[in-house]
Amino acid sequence: MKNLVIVESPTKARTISRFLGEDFEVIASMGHIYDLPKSKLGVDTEKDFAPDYQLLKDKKKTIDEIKKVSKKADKIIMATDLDREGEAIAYHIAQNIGSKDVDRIVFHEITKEAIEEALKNPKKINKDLVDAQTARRVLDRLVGYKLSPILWSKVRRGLSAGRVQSVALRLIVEREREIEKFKKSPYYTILTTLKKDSTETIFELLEINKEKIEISEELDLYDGEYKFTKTSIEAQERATKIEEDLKTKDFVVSDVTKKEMKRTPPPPYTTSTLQQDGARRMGLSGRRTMQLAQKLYEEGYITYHRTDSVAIADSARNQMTEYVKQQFGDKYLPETPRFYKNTSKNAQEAHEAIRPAKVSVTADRITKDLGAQYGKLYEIIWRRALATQMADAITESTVVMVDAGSGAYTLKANGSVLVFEGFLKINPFALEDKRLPDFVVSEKLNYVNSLSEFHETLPPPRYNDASIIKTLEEKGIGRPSTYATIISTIESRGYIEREESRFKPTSVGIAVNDFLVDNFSTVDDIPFTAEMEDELDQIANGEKEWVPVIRQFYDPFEKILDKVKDVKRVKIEVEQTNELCPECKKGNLVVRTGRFGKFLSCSTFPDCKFTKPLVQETNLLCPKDRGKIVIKKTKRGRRFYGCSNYPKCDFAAWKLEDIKQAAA
DNA sequence: CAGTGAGCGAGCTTCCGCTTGACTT
Repeated sequence: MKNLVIVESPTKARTISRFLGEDFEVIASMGHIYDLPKSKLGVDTEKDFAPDYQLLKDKKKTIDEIKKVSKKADKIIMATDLDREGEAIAYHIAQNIGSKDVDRIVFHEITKEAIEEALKNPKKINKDLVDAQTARRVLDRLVGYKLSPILWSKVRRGLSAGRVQSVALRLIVEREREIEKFKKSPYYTILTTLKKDSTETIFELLEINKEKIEISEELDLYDGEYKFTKTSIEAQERATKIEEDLKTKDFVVSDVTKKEMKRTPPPPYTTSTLQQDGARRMGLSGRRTMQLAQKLYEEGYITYHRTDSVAIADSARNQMTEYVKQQFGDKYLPETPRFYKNTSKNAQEAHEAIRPAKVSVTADRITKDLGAQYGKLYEIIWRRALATQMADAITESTVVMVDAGSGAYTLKANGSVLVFEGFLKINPFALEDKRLPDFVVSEKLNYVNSLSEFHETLPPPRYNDASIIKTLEEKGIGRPSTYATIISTIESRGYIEREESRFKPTSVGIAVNDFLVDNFSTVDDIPFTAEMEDELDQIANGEKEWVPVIRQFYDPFEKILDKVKDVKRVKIEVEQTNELCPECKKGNLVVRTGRFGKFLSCSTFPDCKFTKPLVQETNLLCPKDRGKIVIKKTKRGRRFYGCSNYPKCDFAAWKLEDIKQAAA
């Protein structure tokens, strides 16, 4: 007799199977097996929001196999992830195979010890946690399937809204508005070069008559809490005058402060931070990063790649400590092993952090095995993880203050020298040594020159893959398995466009957002998500029932839905061109967006029905009639190349090489 | 692999979160 163990992923199944041996058969469910029907609401709002869960078509084979094995099995053990989605998967499977008496085990890391320990303390499925998942699913369906049809009738067919995507869109639109209303303001900094013996050092002007010039612009660290304090040197005239005045002063060192600073390694990667660095350091989209990581995971090179945990398994920590000791020596070990705690909201920590499965496997091997891009991604994972078990870096920073003209001006220079590299040995940051001469208090320095530099305050930057994912995670919107798809969704709906890999809302995106904010501000915001998450936790803890929670949301929501039916249709702004319509010669051509992307049409539509495709040209010529080759998209969104003289010429190809070949 | 927008009003679009594999680049 065997025991049947059920998990989500086939890779997890393989690993666990190795640990457990002959008496256990491990089967993967491949994620959820039940879901609401796609073609209708599937929630009975009249009958306590009863969900119409159905077996997913592609799960039929899997569930048949589970059923078959379960009949002969001694015990059925659910070992799905320990969060609410995992609990629901376990519950749905138990329900489907008609087995009430199943064991439930949970573990935080996939190691032999952790699983054996869990097997000793089997529990039952936690219905409260399952209820929390039901509430989450029903809520998302109600919001998505009630709001989207309103957009079809008030804005345009095929559009969508949802608890997560609409908040993401709102962030992007609101950032654009901040940028639009931002007023640049000019300011000047004054740099003075002074000489000690033959060494020159650049000092920055800090105070005038002991009053501080405030310049604080931390745009690189922008996180929605953007702050800017104006400097007192705004006019060029004044800057030039100060610059001149400095020439006549005596310069005396007034203070020298030295401080040792520690720098600790950042925590190991989660899905969110990996995607951020994939974008920042390799220029990858969230989607691409996940594709590469999936392969690394399947090949057994890294731990699970959809996680919000920064925890590291004890065995892995020991392995890394041993590796650091051997490769770099005891000096590079931290005083005590490092443990990391989650800081992000709503972390459910069903898995470990993303780390190499074996620290002894280096990036070279991955590059040989899978290719350079895989090798590079593995390398940043490896470095980040290993660095967590290395010593702090130590720098000595020096601040030197100089007095000019007995209190008229105060100047400052900073220096920093790396004393001990520690973890930076393998996880280097841009950290430049800036060594200052050994200044002594009250020594005199010689004037070399003084220069004022012009600056302008900058608006906050548009979001990119990295910063939007970071923001979403911080606000508790979306899950590791969905960060990449959130962006794909709002992009494929035509709500946002990429401009130099940063997100800019389109006219449709702005229209949809404003419509939702104006009419559904109670759903389309971050406090709603946060409150709902708290309530879901209360359901999971058994403090609340799920149906009243949903009802409390739905009743007022339904009233708003009803009221909005009378709101008038939203007009989307169209982009004008200078081209006169070649057919009626009355209107100009405008850029409209249809089902297949952008196209040009006459502004007098429906009087004139002229249309013309808006296409991106290539520098190739059509092999048939020498027309220009342009880039087009199929109905399914696939890219292909066609002749600009279509429909007169019907030449088309999938690849650029095919055209070159056809030409030759 | 070749069309789009408005409205007429057939039948259709749509959510979030869990997972891989079958497609293609």
